Amino acid sequence: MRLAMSTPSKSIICSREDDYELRRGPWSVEEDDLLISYIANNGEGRWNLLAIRSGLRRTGKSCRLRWLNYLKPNVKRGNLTSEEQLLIFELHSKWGNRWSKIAHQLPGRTDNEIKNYWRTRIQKRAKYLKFEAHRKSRFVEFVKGLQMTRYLHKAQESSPSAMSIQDQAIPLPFDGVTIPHYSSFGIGTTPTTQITCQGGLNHLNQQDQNSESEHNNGSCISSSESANIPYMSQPLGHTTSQFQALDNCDFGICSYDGYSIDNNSYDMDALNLTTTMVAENLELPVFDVQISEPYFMNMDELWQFRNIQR
DNA sequence: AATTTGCCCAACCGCAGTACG
DNA sequence: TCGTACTGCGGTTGGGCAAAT
Repeated sequence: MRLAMSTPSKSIICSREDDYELRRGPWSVEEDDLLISYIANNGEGRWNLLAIRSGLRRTGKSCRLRWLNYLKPNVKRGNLTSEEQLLIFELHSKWGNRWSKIAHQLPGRTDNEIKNYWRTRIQKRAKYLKFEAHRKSRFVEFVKGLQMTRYLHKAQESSPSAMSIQDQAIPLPFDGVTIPHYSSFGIGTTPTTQITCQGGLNHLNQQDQNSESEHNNGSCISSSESANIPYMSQPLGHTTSQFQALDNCDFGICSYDGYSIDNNSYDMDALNLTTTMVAENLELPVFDVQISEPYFMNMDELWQFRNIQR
């Protein structure tokens, strides 16, 4: 039997009690043809019934998956366009791992394809981005500091009653680091809050307690993902034009990228990647946007932080 | 040239929600 | 109302393949 995909030569046959052998593994061309012709004559749906009546020795589930992800006429094959990639990125920052929901915004693309794309390209890219500490640019530091500031600010806003956070400690893997906290997300503002890491603990010295509280948008960090957050080593007061360029760029993801609106997902991979993409858009050297792992706070720690805020 | 490593992606699995008798 | 079947979703696995060693 010819195989439809590039070729795992073996397929698994599962025997059932009634002597009905259920096939698993890669689909053959014959099976594809059978499924296509059956659906052409009878339509989609009732997958279990379809599996039985079509003569395919597959589960209904398997038939459905094969049809939706591969055989359906409008399924697009091939690489994702840059527009699609950006859209995926943006939607993921909004919705998190809602692959099906995201896929609905990309005609012809399947949730499986998008999921695979995200896992292989985006996560790995974000994970392995590295920062050359001696070559970092002010721009990148600014962007990353801004992201951190936004995150902390949002966390603060999301839990106004818990804003005695100066009493709460967040373990960080590095000591003696001070992160300026800007009182607004505007341009060129001066730091009003500092997050100082001492003795492995991160204390928020809250000076600006007057910010208005907003409803909790559900910031959260997926504890299962391996993204990290960078620190900002110094105040960056002369980055106005760069930031304007950042906000004026065409990526909707720039201004509040990575911050989940509705599904409890703050995606730090997205944060890192966004920075990369922005820098690329501005034609900055790639090495300038790479991140140093030793300065990372991992996702478990961020998760802990998020829970503290709640 | 042979072996190892890592990437990519189709397919599978488990679970939750929904429909239906 | 309950139980069962069906459907859809997100996570995971495993094999092919190309690049690296």
